[in-house]
Amino acid sequence: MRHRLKDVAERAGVSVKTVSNVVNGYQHVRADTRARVEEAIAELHYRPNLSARNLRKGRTGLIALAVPELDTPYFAELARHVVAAAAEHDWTVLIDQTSGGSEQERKAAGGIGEHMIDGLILSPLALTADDLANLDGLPMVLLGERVDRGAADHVMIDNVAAAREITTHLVGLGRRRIAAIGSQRTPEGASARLRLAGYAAALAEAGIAYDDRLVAPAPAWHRADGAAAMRHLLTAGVRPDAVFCFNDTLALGALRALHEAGLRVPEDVAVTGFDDIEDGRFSIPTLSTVAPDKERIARLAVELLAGRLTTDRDAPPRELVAPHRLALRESAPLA
Amino acid sequence: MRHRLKDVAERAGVSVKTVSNVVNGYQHVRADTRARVEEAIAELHYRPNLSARNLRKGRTGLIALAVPELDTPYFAELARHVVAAAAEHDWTVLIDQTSGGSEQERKAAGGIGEHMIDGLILSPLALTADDLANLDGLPMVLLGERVDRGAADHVMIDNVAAAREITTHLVGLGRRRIAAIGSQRTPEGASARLRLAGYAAALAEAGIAYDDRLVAPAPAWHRADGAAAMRHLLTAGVRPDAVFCFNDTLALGALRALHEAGLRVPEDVAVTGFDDIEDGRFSIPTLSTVAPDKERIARLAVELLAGRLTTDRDAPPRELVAPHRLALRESAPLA
DNA sequence: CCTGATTTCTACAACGTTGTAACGGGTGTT
DNA sequence: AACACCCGTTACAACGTTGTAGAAATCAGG
Repeated sequence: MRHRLKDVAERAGVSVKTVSNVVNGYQHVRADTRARVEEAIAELHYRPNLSARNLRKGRTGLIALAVPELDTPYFAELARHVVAAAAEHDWTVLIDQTSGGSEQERKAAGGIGEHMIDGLILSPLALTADDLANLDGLPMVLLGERVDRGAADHVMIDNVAAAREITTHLVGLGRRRIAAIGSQRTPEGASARLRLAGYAAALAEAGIAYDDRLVAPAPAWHRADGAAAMRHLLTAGVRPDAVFCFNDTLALGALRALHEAGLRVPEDVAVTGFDDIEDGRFSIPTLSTVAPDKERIARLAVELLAGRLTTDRDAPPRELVAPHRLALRESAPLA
Repeated sequence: MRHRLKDVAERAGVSVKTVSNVVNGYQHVRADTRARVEEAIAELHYRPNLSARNLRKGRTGLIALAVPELDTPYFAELARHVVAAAAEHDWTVLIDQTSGGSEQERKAAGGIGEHMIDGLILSPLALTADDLANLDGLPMVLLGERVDRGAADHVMIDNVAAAREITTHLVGLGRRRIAAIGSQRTPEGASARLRLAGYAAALAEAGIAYDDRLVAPAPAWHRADGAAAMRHLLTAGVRPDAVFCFNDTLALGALRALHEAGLRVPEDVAVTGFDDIEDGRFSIPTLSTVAPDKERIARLAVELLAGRLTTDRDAPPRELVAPHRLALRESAPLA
């Protein structure tokens, strides 16, 4: 029931290649031939076999987006933007979940089955520079923290600056015992280290001593981890008057823990997050956060990939910084 | 820098087909030949070209999951389960965003480029029975409301029963002015109609008159729509003492609007949702909701598809109902 | 050491598409 | 009228893989 170029060609009384030319919008086809072919295509419901086309052309029109978790709002929102940006280049996006495992990430980077995708946008957690070095060929754009200087194209935001800005905002609200939630000592914790550095820098600027006990680790950055870390801070007796959470889901968990402890936000404890996910615009209270320009991140990533796929296959890797801004809402309001 | 079977064959001093046999784990290969070939594969970093393999085999190992929105938590969570279930069948999942447009859905159903995917799991909003009838060939499983009796394999939950159960729960809490948020009169609103029917049935069972003014429509089922609908109900002066929202994001929006209006949940107004998304376990208050077994839904869908791809290509379409349960939390607690 | 069965391996063709080269017929230029 | 040129079309080969059929090597039993 599936038809091939050959079937269409026979029906239209032309050669296979002429049908191919019509399908591909090749210019030099006489109007009446084109019409006849198109009629035959419609009658047979012909659809090109992309596997064959890909084999012949050496490209698949497919790019992959590999993220640690699909059901993390930040990545879901990012994925939407990537899909939209890729569509403008006539690419279909294959979304892959790596679970942050280095094995999975290497597999994704290895090509999800070589030759199946033209390029990869990877948001790495566990991938090391060595892993990247072993990957010859597949054009790749990394999102988030730098794995290693100049290993591949890269799109990021200025994590240190952003963390510093929002911490400074908390300082501006008169808070002095500002906690941080989300620190990680594992190699995967590159974002955590940068955000912690920004936090520390802001404190130093304000002349506030850095207090280790106010910094709570979080194994993952989920709501449950945020809640647990917040509870830990509250029972440890360090009495924070503000909390900078390293992402929004941590912050939502922290809000929950504060609520359960009977503390008011922002009166007793101001809370800030990072990522500007949809949830934070409707939580109670709404969440002050760092808002990376996700749309821009996605667009830059796709365009870097596009560049690598066309002209500059061997150009030196580029690093682009996407803008961010502070979205100040109820949990740590403007003043 | 990319190598083919031929390169490996030359290096190992065997035929191309023997290398293919090794790659595919074919039995009758002598141990020492196998070793020699594997060595050559490793040295050349050989990776099979899947486009070629797919062309030859007629299958791609790729299935698509088409959902209306990626950044809707319900679909994101569902996607994760589908990816996991598909992995057990050695399938890679191509996730496609249809935006709920019938054009996009038809395109997805049409194959995302024919021959590129072996099958499709589609969560349709706008697709009609006619659309489906026009799709010859591509094995497909539908999620959610039935488009038309017996048009394709189908996995669903019992929406009417679930809506009735949670409404009855609200009745059991002594609520009598129970509002509903999320009704839709468009053709896309199949879920809305079923959930509304369950709501109405529960009211009838309890001897409560159905009051039109307590039923608020929502163009989409996002947080903003839930908040708007809730505000509308509050200003309309119908004074509900409970709200059944047709999904969780609507409910989170409603919680927000109630908070802004200074009403307490659940004391003044009890709130329930539908979907059991992660957010609802950490919101303030936590959300009582219908919890469909997403893991089961995903598994059933993948298995239906697997069946269709192997044995029963032309078996009559099957309909499977996945279980659900009530997850009762603070917004409408157990008693 | 021969015969026949079995294991191991190979040559060839095919999957459906598109790039290349080439062809015939028309058009315009000299 | 001869020529070059362009347009529309075609035949053929190739992309890298695997199924088929069968050849070559190995083994078992007498």
